[in-house]
Amino acid sequence: MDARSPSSSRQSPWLPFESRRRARDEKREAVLRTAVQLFLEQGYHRTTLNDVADRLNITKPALYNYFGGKDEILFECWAIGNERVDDCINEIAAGGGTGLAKLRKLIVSYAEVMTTDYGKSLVRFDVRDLTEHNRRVVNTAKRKIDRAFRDYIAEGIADGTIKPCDPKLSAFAIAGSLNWIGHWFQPGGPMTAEAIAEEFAIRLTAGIATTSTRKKADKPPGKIKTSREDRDEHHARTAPRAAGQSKRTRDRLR
Amino acid sequence: MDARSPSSSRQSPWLPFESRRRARDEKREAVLRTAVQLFLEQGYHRTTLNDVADRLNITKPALYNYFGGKDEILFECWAIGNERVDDCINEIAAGGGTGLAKLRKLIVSYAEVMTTDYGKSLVRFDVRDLTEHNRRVVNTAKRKIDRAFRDYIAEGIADGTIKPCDPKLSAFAIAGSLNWIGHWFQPGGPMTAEAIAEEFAIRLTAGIATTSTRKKADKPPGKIKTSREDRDEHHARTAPRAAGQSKRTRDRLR
DNA sequence: ACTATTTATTACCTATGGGTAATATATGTG
DNA sequence: CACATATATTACCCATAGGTAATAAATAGT
Repeated sequence: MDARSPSSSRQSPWLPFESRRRARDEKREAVLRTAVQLFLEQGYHRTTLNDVADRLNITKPALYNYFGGKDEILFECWAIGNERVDDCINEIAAGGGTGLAKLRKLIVSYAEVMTTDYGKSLVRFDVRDLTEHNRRVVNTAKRKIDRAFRDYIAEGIADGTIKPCDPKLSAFAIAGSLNWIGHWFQPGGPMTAEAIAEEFAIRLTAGIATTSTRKKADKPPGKIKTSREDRDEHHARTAPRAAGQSKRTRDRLR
Repeated sequence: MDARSPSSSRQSPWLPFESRRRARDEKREAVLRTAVQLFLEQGYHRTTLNDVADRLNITKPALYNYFGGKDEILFECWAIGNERVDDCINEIAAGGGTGLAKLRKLIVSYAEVMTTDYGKSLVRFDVRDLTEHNRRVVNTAKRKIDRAFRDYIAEGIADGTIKPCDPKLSAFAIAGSLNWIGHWFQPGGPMTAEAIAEEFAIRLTAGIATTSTRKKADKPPGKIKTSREDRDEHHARTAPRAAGQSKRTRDRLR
């Protein structure tokens, strides 16, 4: 759709040196999309802002129209991934179900997020590259996720769907398996993200569930999420910024 | 033992600027011990060679008497951790037992290594910081570890101690949980490394073992390792170098 | 004690890359 | 069309940190 310019290279809204329109947010997102790819490919420290700019057909200083610095770009990438996980947690919390059912939903959602670029950000990026402030934001968010796992396990133990166990340790074990997905998963492999997510939901709870195994009381007719329409990329978010905005240049604009 | 010098600061063989003797290898190891600590504390890229040297009461160029460069230090740290895991794998391979028993032994050993500094190196350091050559060495070693997990699972399925499942995916799930230990474990917590290792060995196999749960046919009287005498630090290794030796200065010496 | 070798130190060099200033080019508005 | 605004570009700056050269201080051997 939208066959406009003579140049054919997709992916960058800045066509080699011609028509440049499109909204600001769309460009912001293009920067993040490119940045997260490069950060994952080469690692944050080995990726220069010139690398990012080059791949977008612009120059380094242009990036500063959208971000205050390299670390802020890193933070925003992380923020998108976190937002996705956070949405899942909130949806699960809103819906009902047993502790085990909620835990499985969380595993499925979290596993799927882990197979996306922004999801990988959550486990492949180093918090210590962020500013003091953003680091705190990240740590708070991580605690929330950890809390969700532990709470659902505790709920499951309380309602009898999960065998008595140490919620903390079990949460670590489960989260570890899921986080690891962010390190090995590559689209195009033998299994789809959804298949892996489903499989993990069963496997990771097989040891602690009271109801022996395989599909049971989870998935009540009105399914909660699972489908996920906006596959990867794009995410709207025009207003909900305001979180990052670290140090440096930020006053001279606006 | 060995109350010699007036200065009391332990940890560094280079006492503030006085008696300097001791063998070369002991100093080499002191460098690695300090480096791995700093790399874990601050991250590889945020740690400068001056940081390492300072903590040892020496200056940066002195490090080059023992290592060819920063990345070589990183590699050696990794190598020590890998050596420990490799020893475990070889011992397990030498001993007998069912597939499940071997898998559990591997989980226990691997988990324990993951709680040490050098063990953490295996999962916290980025392979891309190494030279092409060393990167290949690391990748080969990682494949061997992955192989061990998969093979024992496959053996277990064959001998009936493990339920039919996809060895690859199960290995990823288990390894993920274990690798995650390297990210959250801190000595001094409520659980000891050994307790965590034992717990994980049970938990991570509970879902796939055929023999319902809890201790069973594992641990045949003649126990294999588990005790581990040389707790942390030190590791002898005087000869078995020769692996690293990347690019740069290496000719001018010797 | 004299010499050779090892192992430090001081003083540099230099590439890299994040960030900035000054300026140009679109874009859109009255 | 002129003017304001947003958004690029070119040309810099400069701190950092890995690495090296020249040299001094230990240590060992004879």
